[in-house]
Amino acid sequence: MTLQDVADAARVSKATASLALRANPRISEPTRMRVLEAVEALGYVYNQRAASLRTRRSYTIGLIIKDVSNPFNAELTSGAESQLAGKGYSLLLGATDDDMDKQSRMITTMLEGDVDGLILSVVAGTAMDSLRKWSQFCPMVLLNQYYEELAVDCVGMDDENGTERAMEHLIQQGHRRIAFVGGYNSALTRQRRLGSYRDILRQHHIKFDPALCIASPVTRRGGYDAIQQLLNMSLPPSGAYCYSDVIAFGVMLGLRAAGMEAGKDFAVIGFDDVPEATLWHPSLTTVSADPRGLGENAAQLALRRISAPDAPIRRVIMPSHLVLRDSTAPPLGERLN
Amino acid sequence: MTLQDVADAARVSKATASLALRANPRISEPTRMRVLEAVEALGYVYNQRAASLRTRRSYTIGLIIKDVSNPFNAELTSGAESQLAGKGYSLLLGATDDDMDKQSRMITTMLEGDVDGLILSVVAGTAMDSLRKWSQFCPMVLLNQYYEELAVDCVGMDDENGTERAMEHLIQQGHRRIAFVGGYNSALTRQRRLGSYRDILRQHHIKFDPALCIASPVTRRGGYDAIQQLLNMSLPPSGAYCYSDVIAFGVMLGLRAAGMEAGKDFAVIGFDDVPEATLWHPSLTTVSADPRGLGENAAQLALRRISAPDAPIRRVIMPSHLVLRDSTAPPLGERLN
DNA sequence: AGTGCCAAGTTAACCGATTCAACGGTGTCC
DNA sequence: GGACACCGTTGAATCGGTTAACTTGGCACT
Repeated sequence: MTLQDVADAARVSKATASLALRANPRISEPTRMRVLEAVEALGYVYNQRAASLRTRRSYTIGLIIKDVSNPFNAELTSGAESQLAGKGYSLLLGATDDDMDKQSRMITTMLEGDVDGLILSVVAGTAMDSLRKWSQFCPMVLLNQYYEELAVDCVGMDDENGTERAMEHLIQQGHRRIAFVGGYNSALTRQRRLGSYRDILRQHHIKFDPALCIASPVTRRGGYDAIQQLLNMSLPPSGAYCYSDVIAFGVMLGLRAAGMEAGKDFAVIGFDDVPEATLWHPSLTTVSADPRGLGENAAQLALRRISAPDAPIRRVIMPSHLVLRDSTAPPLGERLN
Repeated sequence: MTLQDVADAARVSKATASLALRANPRISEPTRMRVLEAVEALGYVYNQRAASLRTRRSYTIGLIIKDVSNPFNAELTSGAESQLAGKGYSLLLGATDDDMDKQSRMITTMLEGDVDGLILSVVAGTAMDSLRKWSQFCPMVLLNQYYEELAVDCVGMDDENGTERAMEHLIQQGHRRIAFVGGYNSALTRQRRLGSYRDILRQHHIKFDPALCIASPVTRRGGYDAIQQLLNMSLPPSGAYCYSDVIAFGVMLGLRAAGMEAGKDFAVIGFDDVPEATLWHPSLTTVSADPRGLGENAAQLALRRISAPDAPIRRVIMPSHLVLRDSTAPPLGERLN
């Protein structure tokens, strides 16, 4: 079934059929109806790929994240998808598992698939040159990553402000030994948060203790294992600022496995504010970063650059703020006073 | 940059360049090298879409699920993706949010995008005619759904056996009032599990109480709300068989919010065995259904049908078994004896 | 020398849409 | 009545690859 068949059935030319389908005003209403009826009768399915050859528009955007199972990414994906679907675009999804080779292969596949744009959560340690190269082939939006030297749009969250709010809260509650849990330091995002973490400690004249910084995979399991390690220290922390909600959930589970309870025996703060955060018991105090909004913004930036390739570079920083819930409390010692 | 440019640079014809890129033995090694060098020098990117016009292969498979944020689906997606990527296919992902219109639009988009196959987790209440129509346009694999009248491959889990194991376990522990929590009954999967649930009750001469069956969205929130409702009954249940792990997590959170603890004051069993299930405290007793394997199988079935359109229909039922962990315990009254 | 064959490459049609220049027909205006 | 604008439609080129069929030169064998 091709457009030619439809045209034949409607007794018009292929060109007319094409214009009719796209409601071009130059085609008269009766003719258009004939074409539409033929489409219906034949069960014709439009071939977007064939069209894209000519129009140079594939109406497909690639989204490359590290891990589908992190609810943060699930939300982000869902946000991007909803924006794109509304504009007639579809999403080609890829997960890299934070593996550089996989990322390379995936991007190549997507470029070959002729995506109109690429939204990319860069795997840590990716060479700037690779990014520059890829960004030449199609509009690219970077997630949570920002390179001064690279002229691409990006959208991220306000790591500094979020970290500041979270740490101030813990310190105000009286915590002095505060762990920084989760993520790998090759991620720029983590470097920024860790940097702010150290800044705040310094401002409050608290000595930075590297033993309190635990790197881990960004999974519940990662947080679970990290807190075990922390609790086994001779001088364990009384609270933890976690790299992400997923980590925080793991920490809370780990605490419980050790017979402790977040918000009672230990303070836990996350980052992201995924929907699940309100549901936990205790509910999770966390830095709200609106993952959905992040996805929406990324999609919009991509669409904007597709329609206006020469628009000025935009770097969107989503505001972040602390959402106080029940997983934080003053340290035990403090409360005994 | 097109293949023509590459051919010009390598001083061969377009055809030769095409063949060389695909390592056709009719092209001599020196010539092939010239072409490869030209590709490198020009930064040529292969255009899969253009090729697919002729080859009638897009090397793209559509996966349509209801909800990205359910870890079951995340695992399933990841399983499918890994199978496909290995064979040079990429995944076009869509989420329907269990909305029929969205499902329709999404499938249309995918068919227009000329996917080679479709893996579909059908939205409840979808008309058989629609499915039949869609399945005419490209190979289709149904997830957890099975229609006698429809000649399509499908892959599901053994709902009956899983339910049986779970219920037998609860009954053996002494539970008599066992809730069935979560999901909407329009889903075939739920109907099957609910059917088995009733069968087992009957076999054990336990009266079926419809008030103990709570329908809900398949989210943590769904389980959370449902258990509240159950605990407020005049004669509340002592245990719950949950439609999925996500529901079970919600139930456990709801229990805790009510000052109760799964595995102590209440028995909870889930279905799926997502990675998170081992991590919870108490860890979740659940019917293991290998979501990754489900995704892998679905992808394999799709690929198989693409390469052998006339192969006999296959309906794969993944075995399920009960994984005993800590969220189940005899009812309180029982233990007092 | 003539024949057959092979290896290596080229030509041109083709996939299914879009798009632009051109076309015939009709109505308008001077 | 002829020039002109306008309208709806169409033929043909085009997008970037693939592939069947054909060409060409070289070598071997008789």
